[in-house]
Amino acid sequence: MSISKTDILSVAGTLFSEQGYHGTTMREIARACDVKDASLYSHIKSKEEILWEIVSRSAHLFLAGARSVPQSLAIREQMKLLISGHLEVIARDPQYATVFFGEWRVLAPELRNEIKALRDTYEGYFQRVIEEGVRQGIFQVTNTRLACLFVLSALNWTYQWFDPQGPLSVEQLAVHYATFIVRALS
Amino acid sequence: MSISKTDILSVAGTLFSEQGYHGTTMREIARACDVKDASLYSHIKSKEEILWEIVSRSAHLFLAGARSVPQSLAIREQMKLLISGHLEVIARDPQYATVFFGEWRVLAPELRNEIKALRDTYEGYFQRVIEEGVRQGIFQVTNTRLACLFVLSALNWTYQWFDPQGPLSVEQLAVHYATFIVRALS
DNA sequence: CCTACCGATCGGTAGG
DNA sequence: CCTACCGATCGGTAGG
Repeated sequence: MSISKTDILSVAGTLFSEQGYHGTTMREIARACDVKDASLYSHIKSKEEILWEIVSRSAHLFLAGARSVPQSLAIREQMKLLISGHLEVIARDPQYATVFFGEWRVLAPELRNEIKALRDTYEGYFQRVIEEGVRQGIFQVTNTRLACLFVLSALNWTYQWFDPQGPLSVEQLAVHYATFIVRALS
Repeated sequence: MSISKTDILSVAGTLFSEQGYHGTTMREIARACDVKDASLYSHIKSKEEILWEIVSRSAHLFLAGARSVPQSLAIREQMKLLISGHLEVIARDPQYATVFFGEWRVLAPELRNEIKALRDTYEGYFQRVIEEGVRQGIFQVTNTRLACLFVLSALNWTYQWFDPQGPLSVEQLAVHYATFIVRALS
């Protein structure tokens, strides 16, 4: 039986999310893939490459969600779509989201900076919607940067407790979150 | 020159917060304490004990903050004090808060469960204030558990970005956060 | 994808 | 608090 790079990322994502990057060994990943540890290296060149693939893919998923929000929509609708998009990325692959939020700092400086840049771009989408909302008188916020961090804080931490298999669906979660956040900003 | 257990916790807290528990070695901690690595073991019995001390102390600081809120106050005031108390614990020792939020899962099952119990007790304070607020008609929330998680999410993630040395003081942050949260629940 | 292997480093101990 | 040391394990490579 043969494995693929995707298999390795999936298995490693689960282990990293449970034990952390440094708390997981290549031997554990290999065992969970049902191959010998040396065999992993025909698919990836290092342990860090696995982390990089997981983290950068997550970052791009978040960005793709934000980019897909039509700027033609009303501000409140744009905010709702940013919120549901964010929560859906987390809910679709909670293990990857956990690795993304919890382990991206482990990356070497250069790679870490690439992730930071993606994150800053992503935050810009939230920031601009909030600023435009203030301009239109829809939101009442004195410090838009702080409001943006408040919103993203409430969203990011969900990876710690939200269970897509639980009684509450992502869609329901998104509706509740949108209500809270739109109220908080109004 | 002699070191104390407190010195070790402080140094380890900084290193753990920067590199993670598994990403930090006893040799690094010893070096930063300016002693040989074997010398650490006359103050602590294992690496995990260091983590336990940091994490459990943090947990108790959060709890102490919540317990100090007088139940005689108006609900809105109780919520504001819970918020400022939480943010002050994070701001007073950001490294410890980072280790607390980021590394408590690394603890052995029994210790981890002790931390979980403290966290559940802590969350109960927020939950009860929200429920009482709904009962009094001050808050309009259909799912109090979710509202509680929303509030704690917004609060917890602040350890990732708030810098007590920055332009915004903890007190100012707390005022903004209280405004957002009270609005979100109303 | 496997067998065999390696230098480096890990957390921790003995004994003073 | 130090010197000296240890078994175990780490990420990774050679060569097939």
